[in-house]
Amino acid sequence: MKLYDTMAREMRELTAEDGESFRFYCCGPTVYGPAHIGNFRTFVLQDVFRRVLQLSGQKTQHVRNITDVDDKTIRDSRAADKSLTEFTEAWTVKFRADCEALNLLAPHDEPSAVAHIPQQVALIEELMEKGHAYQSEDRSVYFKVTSFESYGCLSHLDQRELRAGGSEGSAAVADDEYEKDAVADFALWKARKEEDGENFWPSPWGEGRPGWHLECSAMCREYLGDTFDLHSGGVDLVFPHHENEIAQSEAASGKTFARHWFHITHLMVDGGKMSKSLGNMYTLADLQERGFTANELRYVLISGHYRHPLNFTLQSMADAKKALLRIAKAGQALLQRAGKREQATGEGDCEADILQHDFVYFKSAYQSLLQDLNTPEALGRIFSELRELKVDQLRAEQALEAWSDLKWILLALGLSFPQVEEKAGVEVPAEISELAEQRWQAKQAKEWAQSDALRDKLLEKGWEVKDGKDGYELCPRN
RNA sequence: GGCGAGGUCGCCAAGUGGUAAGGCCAUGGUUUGCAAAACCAUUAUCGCGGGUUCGAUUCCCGCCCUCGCCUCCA
Repeated sequence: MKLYDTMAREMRELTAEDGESFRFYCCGPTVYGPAHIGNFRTFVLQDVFRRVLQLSGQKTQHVRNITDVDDKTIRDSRAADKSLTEFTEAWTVKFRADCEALNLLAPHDEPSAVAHIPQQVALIEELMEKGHAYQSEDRSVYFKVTSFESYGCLSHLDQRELRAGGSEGSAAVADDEYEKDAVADFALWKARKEEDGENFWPSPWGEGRPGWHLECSAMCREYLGDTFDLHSGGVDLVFPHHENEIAQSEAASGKTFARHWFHITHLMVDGGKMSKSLGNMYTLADLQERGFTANELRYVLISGHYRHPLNFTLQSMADAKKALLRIAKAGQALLQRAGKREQATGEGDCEADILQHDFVYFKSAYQSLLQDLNTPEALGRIFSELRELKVDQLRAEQALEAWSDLKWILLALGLSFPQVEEKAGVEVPAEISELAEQRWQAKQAKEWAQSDALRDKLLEKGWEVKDGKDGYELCPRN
């Protein structure tokens, strides 16, 4: 599998360093509220990435952390008058539920930052010993950026630019300046402050809490060792988060940190940045309230290439619903041709251990995925191939194989078949179903005028009748 | 100012040095008593101006516009 590497700025063939398992780390959510669909773009792409690797025969070890101690979790837990643990656990549970709904494979390890304070303290001690860290007057411990020569190599910023800070010359920068030796230096350990409440831990430098960047470095090391195969996150993490992780980890270990960097570009909403103040920040629950499914969201999130901005709109959710339904119907047609009666259910595969598969049908779609995870091209090729298949000319065993491969390629994308009969949840009033039944009888008797009159009547009452081969269905109009 | 991404059919979105996938919508058709569904078909010369080339949407230069990051946001 080939994937673009942020550090090298080129496509690289992925390999497992140990020849056995492809070990990778994804920066997980900060659990202080519901994750939004932008967060999930990243997690969904990481999930497709893992699926494709596994289908290609590569074992994986997937680690994704939970950030449960930082400014926001502390601030909001105190505002909610809850303990940090109580607060973050509730949001972690919610996050996992969303992940499951979105059919994300559970990571092999999902470490929490709070549970790894000793490892973080140990890492700081090592950095102190090696002269990469210092404690300032405010009792916090900082990483000395000038002590790490290749600082900036991931984001391709040089140190001169880093010193300059933003063009706006923000107040925050000026504020911190006297505490740190250099503006670019970042906190490894934050000294206890009044507003931290009960949330502090002991350390050789006094009570306090770990810096955000440090959490990931320590957990990477704990679960994957000094060097591992790939590190991933949203583009906004390139700088400073990942840059700082590299500095901390490599300064401590003297070894290469991550061998490959995989960053997912941001999701846009209605052409602009998603933000709470604009009211365009959606969560999975928001979309479900509007009648969309997690599966449909997943489709939308993979409908653009991960390195391009993807413009999310509610219209694209509606488009996805239709597109998925078409795939489902095509699947049913294949199944029917194969003479099978298996249901095309919406069963997820969260627990499934994906194994290697050789494609006969939908191979080109699979190849799109092997080539820099081109999910939109893969989707396009699935539709093209479905059209070219000419189902009614297939032999039963061909149809069965095509059906099976269709399931496999959807498994790679993590999509499930939507329920073809999705009206199940709609309550039909007795009056309506009675009218509909009368109409059906009239139609069976070929009393067209009567039948059509009844259909119009139903339409007036807001119900549309759609006839099938040997039955009809009712759906509410809008 | 620095770094980066992008401007492709009404909307969403791939791709390529040789005249542009796919989804949604629309239109026409097959089928159906009529609808629906299904199936088939049709719809773009790729932001603007130069350059390189036999040939560029795809490479180079300039310009315009959008968006992201630049100290803790996936």
